Amino acid sequence: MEAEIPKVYSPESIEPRWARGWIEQKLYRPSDNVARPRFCLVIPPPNITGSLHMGHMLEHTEIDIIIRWRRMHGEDVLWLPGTDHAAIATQMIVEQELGREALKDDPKATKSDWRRVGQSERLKMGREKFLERCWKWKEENGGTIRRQMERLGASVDWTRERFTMDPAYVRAVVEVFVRLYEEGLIYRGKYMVNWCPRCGTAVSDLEVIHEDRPGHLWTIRYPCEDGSGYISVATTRPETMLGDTAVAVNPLDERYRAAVGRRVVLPLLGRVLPVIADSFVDPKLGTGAVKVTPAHDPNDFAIGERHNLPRIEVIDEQARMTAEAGPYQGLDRYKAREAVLKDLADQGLLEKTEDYQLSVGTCQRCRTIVEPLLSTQWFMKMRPLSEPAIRVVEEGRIRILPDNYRKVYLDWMGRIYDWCVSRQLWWGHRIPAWHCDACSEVIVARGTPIACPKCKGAALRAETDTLDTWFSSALWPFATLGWPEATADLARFYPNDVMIMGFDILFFWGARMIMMGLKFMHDVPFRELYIHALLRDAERQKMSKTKGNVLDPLEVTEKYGTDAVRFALAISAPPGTDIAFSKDKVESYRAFANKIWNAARFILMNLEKLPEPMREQLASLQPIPGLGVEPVAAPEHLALADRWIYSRLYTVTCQMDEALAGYRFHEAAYTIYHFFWHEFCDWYLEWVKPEITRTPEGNKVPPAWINLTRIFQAALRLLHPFMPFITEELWHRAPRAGPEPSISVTAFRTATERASDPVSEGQFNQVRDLIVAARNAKAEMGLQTEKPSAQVASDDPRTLELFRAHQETILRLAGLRALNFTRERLEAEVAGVRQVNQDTALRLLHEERVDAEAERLRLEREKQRLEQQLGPLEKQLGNDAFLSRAPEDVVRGARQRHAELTQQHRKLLESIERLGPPPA
RNA sequence: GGGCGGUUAGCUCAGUUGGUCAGAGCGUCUGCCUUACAAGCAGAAGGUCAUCCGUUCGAGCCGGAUACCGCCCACCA
Repeated sequence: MEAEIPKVYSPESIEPRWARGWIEQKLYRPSDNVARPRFCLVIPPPNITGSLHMGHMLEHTEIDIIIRWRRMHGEDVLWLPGTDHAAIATQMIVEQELGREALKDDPKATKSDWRRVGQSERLKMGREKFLERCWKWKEENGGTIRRQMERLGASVDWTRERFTMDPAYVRAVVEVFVRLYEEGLIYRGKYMVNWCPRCGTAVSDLEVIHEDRPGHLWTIRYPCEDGSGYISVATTRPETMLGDTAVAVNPLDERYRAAVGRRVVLPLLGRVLPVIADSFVDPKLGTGAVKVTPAHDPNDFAIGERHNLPRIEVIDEQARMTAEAGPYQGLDRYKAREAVLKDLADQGLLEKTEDYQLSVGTCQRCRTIVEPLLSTQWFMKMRPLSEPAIRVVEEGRIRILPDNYRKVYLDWMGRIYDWCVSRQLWWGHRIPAWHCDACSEVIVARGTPIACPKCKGAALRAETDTLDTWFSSALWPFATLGWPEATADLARFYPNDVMIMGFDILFFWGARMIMMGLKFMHDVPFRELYIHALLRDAERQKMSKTKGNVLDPLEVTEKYGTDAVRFALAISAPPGTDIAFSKDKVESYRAFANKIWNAARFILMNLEKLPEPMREQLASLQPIPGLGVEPVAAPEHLALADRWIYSRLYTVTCQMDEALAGYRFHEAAYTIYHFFWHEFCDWYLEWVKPEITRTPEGNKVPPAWINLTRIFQAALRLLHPFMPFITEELWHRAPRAGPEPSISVTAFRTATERASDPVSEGQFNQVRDLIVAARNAKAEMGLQTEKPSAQVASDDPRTLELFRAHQETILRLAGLRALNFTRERLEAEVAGVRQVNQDTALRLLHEERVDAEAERLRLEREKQRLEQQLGPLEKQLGNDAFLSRAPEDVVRGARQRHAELTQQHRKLLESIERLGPPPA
């Protein structure tokens, strides 16, 4: 127990201290006891390119809740942290920095200037130097991420922190690459890829973002070779016509039947092109005839393969026209477009120009329009890998939650294409391949080869391409645990139990981890995959820097405290829907933290007043480690409020366990919120207040104190996964005897030895209803500042007995002077009678203050409400079909409810009558 | 073009197997500085659960259609 508890709840003085303490104590390292059940989750590694945003904070909060909850269930938990080198993103940022340095004297330089100049700076400084800069950048920024995670209270094992370019990790990447290559699952070749001219690299299909943009559809005439007319083709990209090697029509299209097999002349360049028939062509679109550019369109590439068409590359990697483009050589692709159109128009071959909405592929990183072109790249065959990955999800060996994402996953996996894994970037995993200068042999090997195995030549050039970031991330669940070595961690923690990630990386990462895990570990990487909601701002807009609607986690955390932010995130996160998030929400959960603080203050302040021996005794009575709270007494020896709160605690614990098992964070958070505030504080604490504030006589600890401290401890534990800091702080201040160094390693389930106690709950509710009814009556009669007496009537002697037994509590909590009890029905009275429940009525003895009209209004309202409920009930009970078909208990329930309501209704009518006729 | 999600109180949203489910927080109104908490306490008002049709004894909850809003996928010249 520590010094007096501060009056004001100030998270900033609590949180950083515990954040450090937890790390120093290495609390979140799993033990070496392999016999203990384990639970493992590897972090979705944040990119080192940036500091963490609110989306990360949501993800980490959800993960940490699960992690802390499992740990408190006695499992040996590993949450493995780490970061991703984020090849393309990091390279861009570092280039941008280089550019900014180079342009530091130019105040007008924009970000895109920085990028452009930065790119040439990179080329100037060379690969080695540039990589040094990247590493330096990583050292600086990786630390930011770690500090932020610490501040969030993420209970990760920092001793196992990993980075996707750690030497050991690089070995794993090389091993995977080599094995896949040897099996023929990785191949190299010149195929159609998405090329980003700005980034100067190929990107995968997933990295292409389709955007709808207004554009044009141009119809161009290709004259027939024999001068007999022309064929019109439509295109949105006229500059690619320079690379046309055919015109295609649908074989069933009557209009063009005669044209197939004949030849047309490509305008501007005069190349002669065959007219071919291919069923890919949709007669309904455009003119029904298409120009075929096998080198610059994926469809045309496919057509070209089927018809053996030449591939003429007219656009280069800088998006400029090549020598093949003849007079247009050297022009930028869009300048070339203008020139082509102008020349076509001049020659009268431009038939039509229409406005057209088109969807263009842009680079995920820089939003430059990507150019499909032919390029020699490394590809991974997907089919052999995707099939098992589909099967494990279909068979339920991996559960994807919420369920609808399962279908999304299966749909996507069902039509997956080969993956272009090579990138023309410097920052990243270098592809372990060498090219023989002498014979052009490609050698893929784990280490640098000395000579070409084919021609024995020694002039070998290392491959300059690097791998897509996601290639290495795909290995994360096992490479972080030491693969390819057969480490103890790998044996113990693979497969991971769950993976929690955002939908945006389900295909990039989730699917690929499943494929790689199955391929190299012969088992799933994780048993459950929970897709968390996406965080949006208060207007449901995506949070983005450009929109300026981002909330900085550090800022919000500083202002309201991490616990409040965590709780706000958790309670706003039902599975499957996006979250509209705002500071207002955080504010109301800071109020909750404050409430917890004050409840603790109340308890601890009064505890101080107990004699020292009693406090020690109280501490030593505290929970048995691993077992939780031992029963203080048999239930029949407990007071009503204690029986009630123990019963509620039990139910709440079960509900939370159930909710968290289904990732229903909002439900679990709401459950404990309501329990702590509206049951524990509003009712239990108020109820036992006199016994807690009273100085005890004798030297035995009052039972009320034992129960209170236990319940409070239990509530803190249930709260801990959500609000780790405040609960840790209070747990250390409150009496406790366990050997645990932290609440985070105590047991979550402290109420298991009790059970739900419906009888006690029922009795408690009766008393509570009476108190509420009295408060209502007082408020409505304007007696809130006074202490009227009241009369309670009930048909049931046991009810009266119950009230009589708790008379003092009722008087105190309802603010009444005296109660008298009667078995008479309160019919003879004039007014102010209020029905508490079916067999209990209450009347304030304060008639002189009764406003007859206000009373009548209230009663009329009540009557209306009753009738609204009675109507449908009567209809239901008058329905033979309902009586015969509905389950018996439902019918019985309806009858009972009907009886109750009718009785209340009748009493109400009587009361209204007693008020006399309304004034004219 | 295909698929998915949303439409419930002034605002933001809960509501897992159809029968006390019409809820919470914030906001609003009333009364309280009751010595844990005014970041609080005690009360109150407010919704034909988007619209229409269907299944059922019974539907925010299941099925279909419509209207808006949003997202994802896509080789639509």
